[in-house]
Amino acid sequence: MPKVTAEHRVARREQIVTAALTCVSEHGFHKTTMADVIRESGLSAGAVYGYFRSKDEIIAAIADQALGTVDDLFAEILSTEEPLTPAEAMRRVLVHVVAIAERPGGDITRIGLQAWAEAVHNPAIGAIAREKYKMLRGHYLRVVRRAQADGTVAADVDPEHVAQALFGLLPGFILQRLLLGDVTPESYSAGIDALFGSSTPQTT
Amino acid sequence: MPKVTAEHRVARREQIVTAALTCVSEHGFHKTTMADVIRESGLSAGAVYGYFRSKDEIIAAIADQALGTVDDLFAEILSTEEPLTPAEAMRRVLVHVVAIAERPGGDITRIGLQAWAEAVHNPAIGAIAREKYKMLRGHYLRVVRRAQADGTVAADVDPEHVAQALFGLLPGFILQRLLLGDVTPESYSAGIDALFGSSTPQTT
Amino acid sequence: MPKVTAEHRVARREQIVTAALTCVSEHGFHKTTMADVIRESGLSAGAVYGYFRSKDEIIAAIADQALGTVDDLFAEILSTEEPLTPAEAMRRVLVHVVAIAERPGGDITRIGLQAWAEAVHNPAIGAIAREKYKMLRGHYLRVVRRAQADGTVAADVDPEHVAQALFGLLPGFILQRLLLGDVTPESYSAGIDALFGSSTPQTT
Amino acid sequence: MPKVTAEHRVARREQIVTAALTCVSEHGFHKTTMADVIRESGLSAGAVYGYFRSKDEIIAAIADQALGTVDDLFAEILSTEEPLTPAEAMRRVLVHVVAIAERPGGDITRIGLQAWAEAVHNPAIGAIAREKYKMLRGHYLRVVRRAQADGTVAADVDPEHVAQALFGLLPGFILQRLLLGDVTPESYSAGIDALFGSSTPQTT
DNA sequence: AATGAATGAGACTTCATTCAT
DNA sequence: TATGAATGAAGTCTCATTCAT
Repeated sequence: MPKVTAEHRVARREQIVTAALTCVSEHGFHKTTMADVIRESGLSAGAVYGYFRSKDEIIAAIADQALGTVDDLFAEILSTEEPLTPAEAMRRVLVHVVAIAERPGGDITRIGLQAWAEAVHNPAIGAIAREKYKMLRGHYLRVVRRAQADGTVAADVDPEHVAQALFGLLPGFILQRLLLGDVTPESYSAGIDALFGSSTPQTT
Repeated sequence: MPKVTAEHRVARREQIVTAALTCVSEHGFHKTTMADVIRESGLSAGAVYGYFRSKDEIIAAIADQALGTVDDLFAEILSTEEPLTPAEAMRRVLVHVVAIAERPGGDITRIGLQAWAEAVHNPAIGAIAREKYKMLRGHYLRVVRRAQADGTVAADVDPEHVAQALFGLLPGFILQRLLLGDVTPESYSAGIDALFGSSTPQTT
Repeated sequence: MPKVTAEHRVARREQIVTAALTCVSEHGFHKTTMADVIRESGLSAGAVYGYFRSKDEIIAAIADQALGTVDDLFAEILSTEEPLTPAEAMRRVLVHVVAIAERPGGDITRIGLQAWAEAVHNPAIGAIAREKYKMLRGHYLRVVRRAQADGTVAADVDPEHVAQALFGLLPGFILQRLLLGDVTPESYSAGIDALFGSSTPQTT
Repeated sequence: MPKVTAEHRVARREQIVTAALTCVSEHGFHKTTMADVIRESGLSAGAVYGYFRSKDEIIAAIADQALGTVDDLFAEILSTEEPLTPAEAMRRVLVHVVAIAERPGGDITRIGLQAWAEAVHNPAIGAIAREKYKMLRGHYLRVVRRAQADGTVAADVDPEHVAQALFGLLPGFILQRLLLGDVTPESYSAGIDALFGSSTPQTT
């Protein structure tokens, strides 16, 4: 019965992570207690500890899942064959990020905020965040390269640097949306469009 | 002797906030214990609680001071008389933010990350963050308005939206710098310059 | 297994209350620390807090139990069918109160003293004390009514007032016993008998 | 300057005791902090500690003063030349106790309750309470002796025992007044009168 | 594997008291 | 003597984790 058990384990872990995600999205990593997760998951303390060695391990799993979800999203949006301008790529990402954030079961962008704060002090989360963020930015890198290929973006600039800046627009959107609540994909995209058309002295 | 006392109070509060800032920058809000702050401040438990009613009040003071420092910085850089292109404004901010972050006594941008995560769950921090972030973005708004006045940025776009996007570049820089460590004001600015010159379909 | 669990909870609560009663009887509400109760109960801090939310809740439980014990005693003594003169009722109560007070595990009358002092400032204890004392006095009220019926006590006096005075003899007994140590049920009863036979100008 | 200083000391001590009395009457011995007393007295911490070595010493002074006030009252009421029946003596005491209790600056009977509870555990308060209560009861003893002399009370009963019972009516009055709030000197006296005229089998 | 009562280290906070000025 | 900031021991309570059943 190894296979059944393996599937069972995966299902149980998912059940726990989902419960934890809900709790953490609402109260943050540190005000979420194991008792909260245990209650929300509908399991017993012993059961939860049968699938995760510690609270830190659950936190790592949440961060991994949350950032993984965003990675899947990016892969779907940005790996399309059609050429995307950087601005259009950003716009699509924003629309989908908001859509995912508004799904019931916990705002994934709030988990992101928690992960950022935790990553700086907690090596395990730091490693996960580093890995995932490199992947996320990698998707933008491909967009940038394509844009440089078709002349939308100056070709003599390190594409890594352009990807840094382009990807760098996302945390600011998430933050302003959660904190100030006055940004929308449309407003932010309009601002981006205006900026991207501004006649900036370019590196030649 | 009221004057001495008032000054004394302010000095002691600063002493405590400075100590707390160091601790929090290193370990985060929640892994920083009052014992840490007390030890670092060189005072006794009772003394600290004579100046702050609770740990939460100290956290609020840290957030306020950290974001206030950034506000001062923005005021100095962005309120200049000379016209600044958005890209140039951003570049100057990045340079100074890094300079401040590297000052001994705790990286202020790490406090920022903590504050973002806390603001979502802690109403007191949320209020402070909202207030300060509106001010910060307001500085960019003035830059944008000036840029629209001299034609650097399209005039038919809501300047608030442009400010959202421009200001929105900062969190992404801070995050990538702390998490990935591979962005510098120079690299990020190069990327911004490339993007801002890209021919994006503009709202007409 | 709900039945076992429910019984278990009750048993544990009793275990804690019993331990607390011992401590409080010896040191009073305020000099009894949770550490004392925890040690005396033989449980851990966490276990105790699993059954009572706070020290105040334990104090309330003690007061409730102590005054409840006295109520049971009164019910047994005073609700007899045989007609009791007020003096005889008092005598029996005194004898049994002393008997209970001298049982090992803590003098219940000392808990009473604590409860009196606490009831005035602590609303929770105040509510308990009020409720229980009304019940206790109610038992005397029945004695008085019967005495008025058979002519032992003047019938034209408000029985509530007579119950106030009769019941009012008890705190003075308890207090003198604990404080001065020179009263016994016998001495006090002898005094009562002498007073009750004194020719007082009666309401006619 | 010894005399001025001595008077000064006494005045200051009274000032502190008065402040403490107000606090304790409202919040009890243990919830009254030295900070409360210091604030209420209008002095500084150092000053208060210049007149009292410790909080316990202040508590002792309060208890002493409160019970002393009652003693003065008893002396005035009960040491009159005119013969008083026990019931009449009690009635006069109740009236005056309530009058004193209702004076502004703290209900002295609430201090009494605190003192009873404290006396059992705190040797210093115990000693004061014992001394004062013996004096208080002594006043009743004189009333009883006079009543026995003129035949109002049976002469063959130990007057100490009668004094125990008679004095024993007072705590019950105070307690019911503070706790239940439904007793008055009139209601209680009416009850006493009814009881004292009841035909109790007397020791012959 | 599951349960959930129990554990106990450690967090935050208070407050009686002291002492440099 | 007076001040009041400072002290630090001690108190209440939480919560991640374990283990007997």
